[in-house]
Formats: sequence, C-alpha cells, structure tokens
Amino acid sequence: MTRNDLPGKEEKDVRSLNFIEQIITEDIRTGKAGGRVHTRFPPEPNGYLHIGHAKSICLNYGLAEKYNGLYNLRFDDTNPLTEEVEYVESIKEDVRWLGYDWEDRLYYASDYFEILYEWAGKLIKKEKAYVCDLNAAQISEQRGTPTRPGIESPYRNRTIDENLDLFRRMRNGEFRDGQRVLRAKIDMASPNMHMRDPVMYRIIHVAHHRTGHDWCIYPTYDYAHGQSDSIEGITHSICTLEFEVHRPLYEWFIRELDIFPSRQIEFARLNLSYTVMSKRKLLQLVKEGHVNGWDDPRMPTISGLRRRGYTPESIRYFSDRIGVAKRNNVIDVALLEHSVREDLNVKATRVMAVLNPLKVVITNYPAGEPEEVDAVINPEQPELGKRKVPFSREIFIEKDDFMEDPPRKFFRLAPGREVRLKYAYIIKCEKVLKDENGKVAELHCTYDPATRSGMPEANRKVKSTIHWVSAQHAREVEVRLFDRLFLNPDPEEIEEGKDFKSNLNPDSLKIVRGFISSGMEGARPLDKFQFERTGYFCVDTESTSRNMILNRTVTLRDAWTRYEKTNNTKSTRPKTGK
RNA sequence: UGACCGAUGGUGUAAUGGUAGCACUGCAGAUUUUGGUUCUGCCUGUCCAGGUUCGAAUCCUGGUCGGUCAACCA
Repeated sequence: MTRNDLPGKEEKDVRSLNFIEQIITEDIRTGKAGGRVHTRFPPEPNGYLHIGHAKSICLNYGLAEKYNGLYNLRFDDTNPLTEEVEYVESIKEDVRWLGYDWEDRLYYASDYFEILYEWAGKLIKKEKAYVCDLNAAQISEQRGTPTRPGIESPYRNRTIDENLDLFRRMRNGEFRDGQRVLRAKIDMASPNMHMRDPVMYRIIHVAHHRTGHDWCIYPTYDYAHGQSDSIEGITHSICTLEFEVHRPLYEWFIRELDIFPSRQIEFARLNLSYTVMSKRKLLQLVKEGHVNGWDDPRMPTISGLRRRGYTPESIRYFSDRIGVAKRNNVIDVALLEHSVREDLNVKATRVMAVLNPLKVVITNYPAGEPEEVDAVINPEQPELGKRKVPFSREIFIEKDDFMEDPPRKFFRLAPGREVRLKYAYIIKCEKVLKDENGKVAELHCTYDPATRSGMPEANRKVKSTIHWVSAQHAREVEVRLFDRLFLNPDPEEIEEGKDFKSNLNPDSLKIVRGFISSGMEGARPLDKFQFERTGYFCVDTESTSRNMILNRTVTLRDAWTRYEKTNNTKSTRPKTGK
C-alpha cells in the first residue's frame, strides 16, 4: 500500500474535501502565493512524538504531496531550558519511519535568531516594540484578565534610542535572567490577551543545543513561529486549536514586518480512547515506572507503536480515516486496531503458536515417526506458496480449544468430539486425563489417517479447525500480551481526590511462555507474524536468539470471545449501578 | 461575568440552499481447513426555539451545551 494508494482515498478525492483542503483549493484557484503549497511540521525537541503528532505530520505532509507542494521539518527550538539533541534525533527517526522525506529542508528556528533579532530592531524603530523592566509577576499582574483590561507598563513609552540601546545590551549579556524583556507594543485593552503587549524576547543565560552560548536572549513562540514560517515561504501553517487565539498576533507581526504572509489554520488535535496524549502525562507514566520507557509497546508514542508492531502504512491509513475538523474529538482506539489488522492481514506470515498449551497424545499415531505437512504462508498472498511444518504423535493445542462440558455454541474439541488440526488430520477426543487437582492435564485422541490435508477424505465437515504445535519440535518463546493501558475510555474520568493513574489497567501486560515450531527461523526484531487464530505479533527489539520475545500487536477479531464475554457478563458479574 | 471557536448515529467524518452518505463499532446471515479475511443485510443521527425560503444540517436571530485564552512554555 503506497501513500497515495490508501483505500478509500479515491472516492474521497471525487468529492468532499476537508476544510483545510477547501482553503488550499481556493488559494490555488485565486493564485495566492503563485498557487504554491508549502507546509511544515514544527515539533519542539523536548519530548517524544506520539500518535497525535503523527496526525499532524500526515496532515501537513499529506497535503503538500496531494497538491504537489513541498514540506519542511522545522524544530521549534526557542527554549534552551527544555530542549535537547536526543529529542531532535528521535523525532527525525520517527518522521522518517512514518515514510516522509524532507530532503534538504530540515530547519531550526534557531537558524533564524540573527534575522529575528534584526527584525525586532525594526519593530523598535517603528515604535511597535519596547524593552520592559517589569518582572514576570508584575507583567502578569498588569496584563489583566479575560474580563478585565490590562494596564500599560510604565516603560511603554521609552524612546527608540533607549529601547535600541537596552535591547542591544540585553543581547550582550549585561542583565540577569528575567531582568528585562522585549515586548510588542499593541493594545493592553484588547479582548484578546495575546495582544496585550506580549513578550517577544526573554533573557536566559543557558547554552542552546545548537547555538551554544551565542545567545542569552531567546525569542518566544509567538515572535519566532510565524516569522520562521514566513522565512521558509510556508503557505499554510497548520496548527492545533489552542493557537487560534494567537492568530491575530501571528498576523500582526507579519503585517508590521511586511514579510511573506503565511496563513495559520487550526485543526482539532487527536484524542484516543483508553489512552492519554499529553507529553506531561506520558512523561509521568515513564518516570513513575508505570511503563518501561517511551517506547514501551503500550505507549501511544510513535516509538511505542513501532515496537508494538504497527506499520507506518497502518498509521497513515489511520490518519486518513480519522479526518480533520475543528471540533473536539475522541477517536475510538478500535479504529487504530482496525488499521493495523487491515495492513497486517495482507502482509503478515502465518505461523502456528500455542500460548497456553494442553498436551495431546494421538494414540494411534506411530511413535518416533514424525512427518511434515504443508502450511500456507499467507492466504492473502497465495503466490508465496507453502511451508513444511512437522507433525508427530504428541502435540500441544490451546487450552481454550478444549472444554470438558461445552456450551452449545462451542465448536472446538470436547470429549467424543472431532476437530481438524489445521493442515494435518481430523482427530477425535477419546479420553481426558486429569491431575491431582482434578484439572485437565492431557488429552488422548485418535486420528483418521484418511483425512490428511489434501486427501479426498480431508474435506469431511467438522465444526472447527484448530492450530497446534508438535511437542518434540516445539521451541519455547516469551510472549508479551499487551492490552489497553487504561480501563476507562476516558482516563481523565476519575473519582474525587484521584488522578488519571487510578484508571491504569493492571493487566495491560501479561507475559507468558508459548511454543512455536516452524516458520520463524531467522526472524529479526520488528518482523511481523500472524499467529493463526490468535493475533498479530512482532519480534521485540530486546529479543535474542537465546530468548526470543514476541509482542502482541493486536488480537484477531474474535466472534467466539465476544460471544463468551457478553454471556459471562450476564450470568456471573453483578451489574454495578449506573 | 468577557472574547474567540465549535455542535450531524455509540465514535469519527461528508453533504456548502435540493434524496442526510462513508468509515469504525455493534447485531444478523453467507462463504471459509484461522470463530481471521471476504461478501450481504440491519440498528442508530442533523443541540433547542424562532425566522428567511417552494425547499434549511447548511442562511439569520436568540438560547443551551462543550472547548480555548490570564507562562518571560510551545
């Protein structure tokens, strides 16, 4: 599946553009910016990228591709207090992994510090900016509130020369952190708080990850972002909703500076059910050890999803499916799961693995005479052909595939019943052996030699087909069964006095020992497989040849479990009042 | 008690004054050597009240509900 080949994309192109596409289409029609489309993804290198960022990346870059434009990667690195190269590297890796190539258009806001400084001087000369000696608390105090206008700074009417001199000395390092700031001179009575003489520069005597000690004054987001867009010729500067109130300021700087007019467009950020998305909360989960790092497969980070077994294609498909609008949304995580299943169904090699073994002895099968049967590599890709799988007298099947006293809708193995062993024979359960606790320990079955797959008798109808692994050929592996990180679709829905972590799912990770036989020789980290009837799995990055580790990406859709669940719920679990 | 933004099935998203469509979820059925995939069918929706119009999800007015904004964060 290539990027422009997403299912559903074509019908979508015929009609129904999202609101941003409509704006772009209109801008192209009217010849704005010469009909050019140029977007950017502007992360701050202070954390890891998550699925919400993926939405933004796919949106920004997808739009550029769709309209034959260009896209940049630009690090918004204007705050040396929180930013680090480590994050720059992980972000680049994640964007590249998603399948996007920014070619030579990798930029940093810090590339523009010099021209930004110059432009600030220009604003001072226009009497549109001034140096203010108030401290942070005073500025905040004087800014007023959303319902009450602010008051003007006593330093607001300094002369141009005095401002120029002070600003130069700020840069020269003559003042302490926080001693003075440069402010835009706009309107302290504006109903928009961001127009009340916002800070443009602050003094921070800290080394910057790229510019080192060259600077001790740093531009704020509002002063740096729009100008960076303008410098790069960004036509459509797409950001999230909370920046909507910044737009008048974004446009004010561009107008006063008389530079290329990039246009800011806001969309609603992604929220996903059963997870949290804020960097702060994600960081908390990592720091407090609720997960094992940023790339823990349960995390909604790009690196976590990658390690979980998600493919770039599945994430791009997902981004395309969720759409773009301005209203707040919560996407059902089931759509994300659907997206990987759809991709992996076509790609993943099928393999049989038993995760919860029950030993079966086929009493009429010769001992010490294993044979090989043919297994399909991927029914969605018949051209891939078949693979040999060893079969023998003693095998493991899944505990869940046997019930001593089955309900009517249970089609699998039970005393006296027949099932088909996939790719092999039909067997019949003759005897149930139990341990001292009365638990089922082993099954004795007989097989029908005439039902070997491929033979005419094999077409006999049986109610179900189960997977298996030959005991003598079985290789033990570690299997990590992941589930949703939170129990509540909205982790923020909490009782008084508790926080979102009280909604953590205690069973989000279960580690079991499973058995595989053949088909996974030479598998490398992140290789993906379907364990037939069970789910999609990928080789973990910590997997070694001695201890192979498989991560469950997602289960297969499962009508039986669903049926079982709804029925158990009714009989065994008392309803909690609602 | 301000300004700005938003409101379409359970969840998302289209329809831009002319048949409310698509996807996910759920349910039912067909096919199936994966209770997978595929296919078919079904359930469920325009926040409320007025107005304009032959005709309103769409335009207007008022309300309701939700979100954003008072970092020298981005």
